[in-house]
Parts: sequence; C-alpha cells; structure tokens
Amino acid sequence: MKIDPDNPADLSAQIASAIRDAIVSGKLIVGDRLPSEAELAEHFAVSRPTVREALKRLAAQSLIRTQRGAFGGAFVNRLSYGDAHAQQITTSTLLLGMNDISFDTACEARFAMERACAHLAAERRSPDHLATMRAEITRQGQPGLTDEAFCASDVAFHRALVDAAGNPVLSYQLAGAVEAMQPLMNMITFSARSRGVIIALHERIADAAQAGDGALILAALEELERYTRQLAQSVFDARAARGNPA
Amino acid sequence: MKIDPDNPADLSAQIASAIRDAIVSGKLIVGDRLPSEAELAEHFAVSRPTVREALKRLAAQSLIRTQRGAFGGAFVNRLSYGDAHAQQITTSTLLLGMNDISFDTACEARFAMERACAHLAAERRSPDHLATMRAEITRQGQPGLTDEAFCASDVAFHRALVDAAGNPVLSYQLAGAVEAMQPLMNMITFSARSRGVIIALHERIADAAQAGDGALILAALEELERYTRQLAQSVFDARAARGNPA
DNA sequence: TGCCAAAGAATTGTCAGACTTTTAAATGTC
DNA sequence: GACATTTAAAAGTCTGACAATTCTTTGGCA
Repeated sequence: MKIDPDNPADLSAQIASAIRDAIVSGKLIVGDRLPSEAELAEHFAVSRPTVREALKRLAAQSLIRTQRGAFGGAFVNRLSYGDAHAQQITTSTLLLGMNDISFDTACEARFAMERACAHLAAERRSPDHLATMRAEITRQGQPGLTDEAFCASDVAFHRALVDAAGNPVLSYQLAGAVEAMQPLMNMITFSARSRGVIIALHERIADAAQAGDGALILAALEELERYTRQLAQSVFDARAARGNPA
Repeated sequence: MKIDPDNPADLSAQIASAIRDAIVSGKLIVGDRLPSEAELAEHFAVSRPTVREALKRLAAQSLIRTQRGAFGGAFVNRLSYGDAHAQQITTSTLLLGMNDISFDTACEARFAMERACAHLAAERRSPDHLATMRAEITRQGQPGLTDEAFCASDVAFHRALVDAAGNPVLSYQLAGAVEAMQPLMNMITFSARSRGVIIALHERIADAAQAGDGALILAALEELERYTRQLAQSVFDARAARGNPA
C-alpha cells in the first residue's frame, strides 16, 4: 500500500487502486480494519474528502464496509455470494443492453453454460429442487399470466436447475447469465401455443432430473435453445415486416 | 430519478442507487450527460461532496465516466467487455479467496463451464486461436519455467480455447472463471512429470480443435479435469502429512 | 461488590465555501 | 478564412467545521 506519484490525475482513483490491490493480493484480509480516514489522508498526503471518495469506490464493489462510531471505521468485507451475484446481474444486464448483443449470441452463451451443469444436476438434485421446478411449471401453465410473469417463472425454473448442480460457484456464474437474459426475453410475446411447447420441454427436464438422467436433460435443453431462438426470430421478423424495427 | 426520504442514513448510497436504477432501467442511456454536480446537489438537496461520493460509486462500477472542463460532466458509459471482464476477475478472485471454496468445487465449476464451449470452439476456431494455443504449449515445455509462469501460460491457453468459441458473452463469463482459478492453481507445484501430462492433454485439445472435433476436445477436457483434481489432491495430502496445513 | 446510567472520545457522515485545473466554445486578430 | 486569445463551465481538491453514532469508561447507587 504505497504512495502515488504527484501525478494530479484522479487521486481518489489511485488511492482506491492501492487499497484494492492490497485486498486482492491478501495484504489486507477479511475483517481487517483500515486506518481511519484522517490517518489515510495523512498517509497519502491528501485531504479527507479525497480519501472518502476512494473509500466509496471500494464500498461500491462491496470490498469494504464502513461503521460509524468509536472503534468504527472501514473494514475489509467478506464478499458474499449474494453481493457477487447482484454485481454479476447488474454487469451482465448492462453489457447485454448496451452493446447490441444479438439475441442469438446471448441465447447461445446462456444455454451453453446451462448445459454445463446438466449432468451434475442429474446426479445431485434434491427433492427441494425438484419441487421448485414442478411448482414453476404449474405456475407457467396458469391462464392469464402476463408475459413478464411467465419470463420470471422461466428464470426461476432454470435457476432451480442450476442450483441443483450443487456447486455454489457454478450457481453464482450461471445465475448471472440466466437472469441477465430476462430483459431480452421480455421483448418476446409468448403465444399460448409457444408457452405450451416450452412447458412441455420444462416437464421433460424435470422428469429427466428426477430420473437422474443427465443426457436427457442435455437433449431437452438443446431443443429448448433451438425453439427459443426460432421463436425470437419469428417475433423479430414479424416486427420488421410491420416496419417497427424497435 | 426521484428524491430520497429524509432518512439520514448514507445519502450518497441512496443517490447512487437512484441514478443506477435510472441507467439500468434505460431512463438514462449510453452517452447521456448527467446534470452537473452542482445541479444534482440542488436537485437532491444535499451538498456537492455528497453528490461526488455518489458519482464515485458509479464510476467504480464503470457506469459513468467523468470529464473535466466546459461542457464536461458525468456521462453514462458504454460498459465495454474489457471493463466487465476486469470486474468479473476481481469479483471471482475475491469470492474464491474469501469463502473457503474447496479446490474441487472451483475446479468442477471451471471445467464444467469450459466444456460448454468445446463444440463451438471446434466449429469456429480461427488459425489465430490455433496459433496462440500452439505457442502456449511450446512455452509450457520450456525448461526452467517457474510454476507461476506455467500457470499463467495455462490460463492463456484455455483463454484461447474459450475465445475460439467466437461468442463474446461466453468469453466474458468464462474468462472470469478461468482466471479467478489462477491463485488456487498457483498453490500447486508442478513436477516435470505432471507438466508433461498436462502438455500432452493440451496438445490433444489443440489437435482436436484443429480437426474440428468437439467430442475429442470434450474428452480431453474431462481427462484434464480428472488429472488436475488428482494432482491437487496429492499435493494437499503431502502437505497435510508434513503437518503444514496451510 | 455489582449493576446501570451518564459522560467522553473516536470515527464516519455531511455541509459550506473557496481555490485550482482542465477543456471547449466564443471572440478577436491577422 | 485560419489561427491565437479570452472566457466560462465544470470537475478536482482543500480547509474547516459540525452532526450523528457507537464503544469505552467512569460515576453513582443499591
């Protein structure tokens, strides 16, 4: 955690970097208390507001947490799955929304990753996961469900499948990819007929998971990807034909 | 982008949240200029330093970029793959380092995801990707290579494989998972014999990619996962036997 | 002695105002 | 019309201060 050159460009960013490096490299470990803002200001030879801006940058990444009062201060935070997951969602959503990613590209990535946990899910799924999947399938079949609610249930179903793989690292990575797709999926209108096809595939997946047959899950996911992409294509084609390119 | 209640807890966090929501929901789009700090301070009825702390939080997530000078200000940033990737690495590394994730769990997740792009990589690999893979294999065989350098080359090799799938979303997601494993891999000491085994598997992967045979890549990756986990197990066992649990 | 309440101190959160630096537009000059 | 100069807007930084919070210590009382 050394000094910065007298390069007057973005002092707070430099200080944030120095502290971040110290955390990532292990020089500061979970629970460690950073010096007080006044001490940091003296150490880096800057004013307290500048130090505060640096600390806020780190807080935004959940790297530190601050506590007021005597013996309070900034502490190195244990990055929880929840925090990491939330950041993952935000980042992935923005990445997809801002970079003109085609539906096909996003869809391909999402299903490729989801297939990665098919076998693990078949081996390790608990009754709890199966119950969640069945419950979401039931919800998806209810009449009068809005497209948004259908998509949300779809996400919950796939989330259960991913969680069934019983690997928290995999869950964290994939949940981001799956949930980040939701805004794109929301652009699709699901007819009763297409909902039926999707629900049938979900049932095949749930049955295969229950039977512990990974290959069957894989096959159903492949078919689901094919159908989803085809459905999106027809929706976009129809919109383009109506002269509504948005 | 509405007001905050007079809840006096963490005003800057509330303001950051309000602006972040506006960006994620699309009320503010890429390139939009936010009001100046003074105007934001007036709008939210807080002081300028408070607004600045909020803006620094957003800058830390690459959601905005600031520009000095006349007609400067804060602009909604286009989240680049590079930015997203860097965040992904930091988050994944910390998550793995701070949460007592077992080597097995991390390894399983990493290879499961990597296998997800085997078939795509076989289909789409370019001569460029193949050349990178071959170059890294050559480097890995050089005598006198440190364990760290061997690991770094290993990461570069797998990175090339992932990129060969030709899906930027997949690359962004997987690069994080693969690179975040590096600190864990660095804990392993690679004997000349085990390096030989790994290099041979890399060669099988490169050959399979060149031949466009996804199933062969898949098989080699499975074997590589098995071997890596077995290698780690033996290293950890030996350390435990020496009474060195660290 | 033992327990509870009040005082004290350390630390973050916020504010106000001022000054510096950077940048681009507007203006003036040749 | 092209180039140099001025000017204004905005972020970046600093100083100093006060408010809010929370832990520790001390004092009082039974």
